[in-house]
Amino acid sequence: MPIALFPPLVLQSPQMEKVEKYQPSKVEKKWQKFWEEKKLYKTPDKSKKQKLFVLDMFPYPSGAGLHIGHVRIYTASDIVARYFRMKGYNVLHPMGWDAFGLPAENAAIKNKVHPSKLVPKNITGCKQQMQSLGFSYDWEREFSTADPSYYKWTQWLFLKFYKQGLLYQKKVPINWCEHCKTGLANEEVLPGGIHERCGKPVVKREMKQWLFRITDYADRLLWDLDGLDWPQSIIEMQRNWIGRSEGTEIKFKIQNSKFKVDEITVFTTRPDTIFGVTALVLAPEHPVVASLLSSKLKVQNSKLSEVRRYVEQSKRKSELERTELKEKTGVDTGLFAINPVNNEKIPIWVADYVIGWYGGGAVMLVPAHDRRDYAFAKKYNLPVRSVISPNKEEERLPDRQEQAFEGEGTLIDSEEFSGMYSADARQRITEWLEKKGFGRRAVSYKLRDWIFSRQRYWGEPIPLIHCQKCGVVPVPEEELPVELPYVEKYEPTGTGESPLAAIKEWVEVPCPECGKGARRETDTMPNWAGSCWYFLRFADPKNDREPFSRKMLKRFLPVDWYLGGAEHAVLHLLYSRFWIKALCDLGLVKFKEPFLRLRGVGMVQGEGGRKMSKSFGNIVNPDEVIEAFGADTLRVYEMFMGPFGQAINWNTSGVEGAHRFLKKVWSLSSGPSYPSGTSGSPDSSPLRRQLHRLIKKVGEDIENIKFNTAIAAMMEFLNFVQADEGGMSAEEWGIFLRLLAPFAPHIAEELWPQHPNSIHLQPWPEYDPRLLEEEEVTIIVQVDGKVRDRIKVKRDTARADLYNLAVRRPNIKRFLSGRRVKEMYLVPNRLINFATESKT
RNA sequence: GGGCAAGUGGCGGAAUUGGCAGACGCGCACGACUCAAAAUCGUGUGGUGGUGACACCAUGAGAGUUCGAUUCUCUCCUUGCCCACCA
Repeated sequence: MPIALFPPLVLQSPQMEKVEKYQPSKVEKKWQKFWEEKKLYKTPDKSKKQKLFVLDMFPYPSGAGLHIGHVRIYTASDIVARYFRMKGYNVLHPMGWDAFGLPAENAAIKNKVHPSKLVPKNITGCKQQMQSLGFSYDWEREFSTADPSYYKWTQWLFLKFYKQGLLYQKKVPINWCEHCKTGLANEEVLPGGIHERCGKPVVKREMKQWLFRITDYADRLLWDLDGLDWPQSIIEMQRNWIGRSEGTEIKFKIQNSKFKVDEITVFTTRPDTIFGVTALVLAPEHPVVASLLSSKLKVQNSKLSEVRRYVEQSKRKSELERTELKEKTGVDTGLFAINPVNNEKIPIWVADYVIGWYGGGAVMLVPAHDRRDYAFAKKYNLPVRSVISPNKEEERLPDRQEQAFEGEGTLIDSEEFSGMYSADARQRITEWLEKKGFGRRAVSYKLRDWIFSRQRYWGEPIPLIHCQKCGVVPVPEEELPVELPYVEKYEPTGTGESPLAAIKEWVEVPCPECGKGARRETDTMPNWAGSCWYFLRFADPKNDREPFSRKMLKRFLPVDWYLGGAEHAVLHLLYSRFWIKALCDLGLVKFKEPFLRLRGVGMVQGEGGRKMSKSFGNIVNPDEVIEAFGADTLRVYEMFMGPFGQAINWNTSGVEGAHRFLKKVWSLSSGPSYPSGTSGSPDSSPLRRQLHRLIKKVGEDIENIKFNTAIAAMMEFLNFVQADEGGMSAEEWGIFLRLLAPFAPHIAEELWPQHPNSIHLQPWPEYDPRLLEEEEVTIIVQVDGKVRDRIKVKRDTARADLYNLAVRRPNIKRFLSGRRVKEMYLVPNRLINFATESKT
């Protein structure tokens, strides 16, 4: 540890020194240049210090520049990075650009500028803004996901996953955005069937797509959430999205089946209600429905045309229409199934309230114990059979049941299982089914495989080749990257193929295996691909032999602090976790979770709590705030306005308040209260004690992401200094400046007296635990829990002395008169409380 | 319907192994400086009563535990976010 020396300063008398006004614009530019020239924030690859990886969710380089909300995140992480750097850590704090994907491409189309020209321009703009805010990034590690030297490795990793069998191509009904003319992942569709990027409706379209087997990792993605220091809400969202539920799969034989498939498997969490089944209901997408309709066998069934009409109708419905309809509809197929527990013949229906992809796309209808089934049964006059009694005894519900009973209870009319309680019956019935070969314990997930193909131009080309003879052949490693070719017409086609498909000379290549004519895969990857592993690349950004070396990963990964918006709760944060787990299985990384500690930022809304948007005209531009008040003010303001995780409303007079604070700091550096006490205050002066408490408070608050109270404490300290007669010594002033440095790096640097040694390379001040408490304390005196007086005493005054002091105080006497003190409670150095028994 | 988070002055917010409710900031009022304004500095600022010392009320509502509850427990209300015909 370098020793911070505080040589006696050569002081100018206040009269001689012309007090210069605080001019952030002058001060800030000067130091930004200085930091850049000195490469102050460069992270050495090799260091004896302990590593700490502090990362922001990297932004898409927008033409509009940084939003004031970005500034909030980046300031927070910058404070953390600067603090730990001063604490002696080798901090990795990089920045890069999530440049591929829809937002960039849509902006390019709108502005009629090719994305390959627009993106670099926007990056320059955003980077300039970041630099004008004084963020301490190591810019030598910067890259964009659209750099061929980066996406070469994204493709390389894709091929690793492909060879591992984690990717497959399948014709599936997918979410198709008609506005963006591309397929989407389920995670990209908002409630109500809206595309999360453009806000336009999504329709179903059957297409051949590449899918990632993320569902193979469902359990691990779920269980490993337990070990993470993440906001509870985000953990819950991921749990919810994975949607694991345990239940039983039950096979129902189809009576006299003439199809290949002769049974229907349903998934249920309530096998205890199986004696209440009065029908099976299939989703319109269910294979048995398809078999029935395409069957050339003469099915003696007059209802066939009705089924066909119904299935076609529901195909035409959008996701929205299908989920929003209150009224359930369905149609009887005329087929029958056999309930394995009692051999009862039950009708098979088709209804689109049953979801095709979940739990096998078939449910057993138990109208008495499921409200949806109940509604359906009532509408189509299917029988309602009650088999669970809410009471302990086997008591029948009233015959004319008004609604489904969905709770647990005692089984009735369930043959040998009657009298059992639901939980017990579930187990016994499942065991019985298993023994007879009709079922088994099963787990069902809401999570579906990740659709990875996009029919858009601006993304990583999928490095695969389709050969008539050899099938799908990976592009050989030495031919990577498969560069995205330049085309004039990059707009989405809407044909279901990306614009790349039109570039004949690019698409047609010899097969790497047989050499005959073959075609490149023309779909591109989603923008999530690049962001799934960018944090690994920061450890080793210039490596041209591999995506990252094991050595460098070991030095910097995993990410210790990850800061960003909660809008990525199930997108980026789930996908990245999946990639890391898959890479771990491939032996490429040695850890199972990428982000150990995550903190989500709250939104910055417009004045009055309205969302900032162009249409309200209430967007705050960071550049304008910096121009008017300086970057330090903007930083302090955004950190001071409220807890980091909570939404805040922009407030211009609040910005002025933050500015006033910095002006006060500025004036103190030359004002009368400094440096009159150059000889140093006595070790135990009140100011010194106050300062040591501040050191503790600010450090702890930064580590707990409580920047608002850290700043409040600094303001409080300045108020104390102003009221204090002694003034600060040069040493004390130096300590204060170092506490301020992570928050307002420019002004702290400017006022720091020991240049050219930057304040940001100084050690973080340490506090003396002995100075944390005052020698004199104020004791609260309570009677029956109500404050009646305060007495000032020396620390650790004995109980008896306190008692004697307290009972002599007039107000206490008053409240104790006529009452008997039952007990006296003492909290050392804080309070005493007399509990009385009043005479009644 | 399910899950999560929250509810404190005029406003943003502070206070947690249960111990001074309202730190800090904004706003407002008054004062100083000024011809004046801005800036700056000082004083005050939850409500009610009182000249005052003080007292009573007050952390969404109601109950409970406790010497003592913004903090713990229960019931209810409200708001925000996420998920939702998930069998």
